[in-house]
Amino acid sequence: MPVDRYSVPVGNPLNLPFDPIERAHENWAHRWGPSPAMAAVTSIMRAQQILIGQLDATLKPYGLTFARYEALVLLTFSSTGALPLGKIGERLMVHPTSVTNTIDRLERQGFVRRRPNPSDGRGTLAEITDEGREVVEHATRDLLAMDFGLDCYSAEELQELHVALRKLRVGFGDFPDGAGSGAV
Amino acid sequence: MPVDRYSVPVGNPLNLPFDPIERAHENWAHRWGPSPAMAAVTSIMRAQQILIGQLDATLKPYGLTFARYEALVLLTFSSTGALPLGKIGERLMVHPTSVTNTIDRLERQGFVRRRPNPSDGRGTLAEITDEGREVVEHATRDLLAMDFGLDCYSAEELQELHVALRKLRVGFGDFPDGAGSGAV
DNA sequence: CTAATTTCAGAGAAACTGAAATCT
DNA sequence: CAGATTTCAGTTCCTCTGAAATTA
Repeated sequence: MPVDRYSVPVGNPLNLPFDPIERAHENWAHRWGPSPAMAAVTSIMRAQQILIGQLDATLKPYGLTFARYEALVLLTFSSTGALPLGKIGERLMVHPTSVTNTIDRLERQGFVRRRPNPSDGRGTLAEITDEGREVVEHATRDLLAMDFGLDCYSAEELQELHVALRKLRVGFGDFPDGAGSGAV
Repeated sequence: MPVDRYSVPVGNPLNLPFDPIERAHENWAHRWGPSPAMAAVTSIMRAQQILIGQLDATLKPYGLTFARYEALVLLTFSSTGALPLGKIGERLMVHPTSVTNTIDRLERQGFVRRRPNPSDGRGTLAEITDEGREVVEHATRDLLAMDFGLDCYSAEELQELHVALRKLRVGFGDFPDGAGSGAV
């Protein structure tokens, strides 16, 4: 009985008898020469695809996506439970219009409410509600239980991955090398 | 003169004085305890975001996205320059309706044409055109020149990344462990 | 005045669901 | 007939552009 890969091909395992990325790289090497970068970039793409699928599936019962979950978590980290939308976009590395969109949805869901920023008349604060705090706690428990989709790795391996990818972010210019997390 | 991060915040460097992922993880650890998985997953998300931005920007002059480029490359690997749409979806790990969409666009661009599958009346072949072959060559040169956005890594580091992420794909069930690229 | 903050309208890309047509 | 291949219509999500309103 063949697995129906096509009903959920991206969100579900491929179940191929061979590694499609390895195969692609062999063909690639045959034509343009070996390119570890090509192999690595394809691996990262697929890894992200797998992870976002797992995370969103875990969060679906709560009506959340990983992006919206991250926004809620960020708000719980704030001492007042509220942040200007611009700050949210900066921390979550998303476009201002995406923040507006994300907060729109969270507001409709009752997990967040908008308030004018008292210290800047131009701005708007997103403030997490009690319902928002509650859903974060539940969702977090579930995410921790599935280890964010990374349960096949040891803590050391995860740390190595994190360190390895930091180099990419520094190289791209996200933040200066050697920067701790402390703001200037 | 402050950098206008907000005009292109995702496709461009963040230019923060601190590492936002490190910061998020510190806050996280404070509340729920350290989670290397949470740090790693966020790193992978941002890495993918950076890379896809770089790749798509490189391919933009050719009217291609990385997804469409990958489809074209796959077709050049085929001895006849043609493949059934289903096979394309399988190899590129994308949804059948996404394949239809991708081939639609490539066809409109003149890089691909549809033909009925002679060996299966149900199916359709996507066949790369001469224009398609040409654009692949040019685009590939440009991608190799920018090292797929991974020029900050050595060949060994890229290999390590690739190997490290293969474990995730095997764990998810993309293909059996130890599988070479040879089809069964 | 310039610059920052947010929103809005509209576009593009990809993923998905569910259903249909066609053929094996 | 059941099953496979592809397409279509429609939804969601995220990203981005360009413009506008508001205020610092």
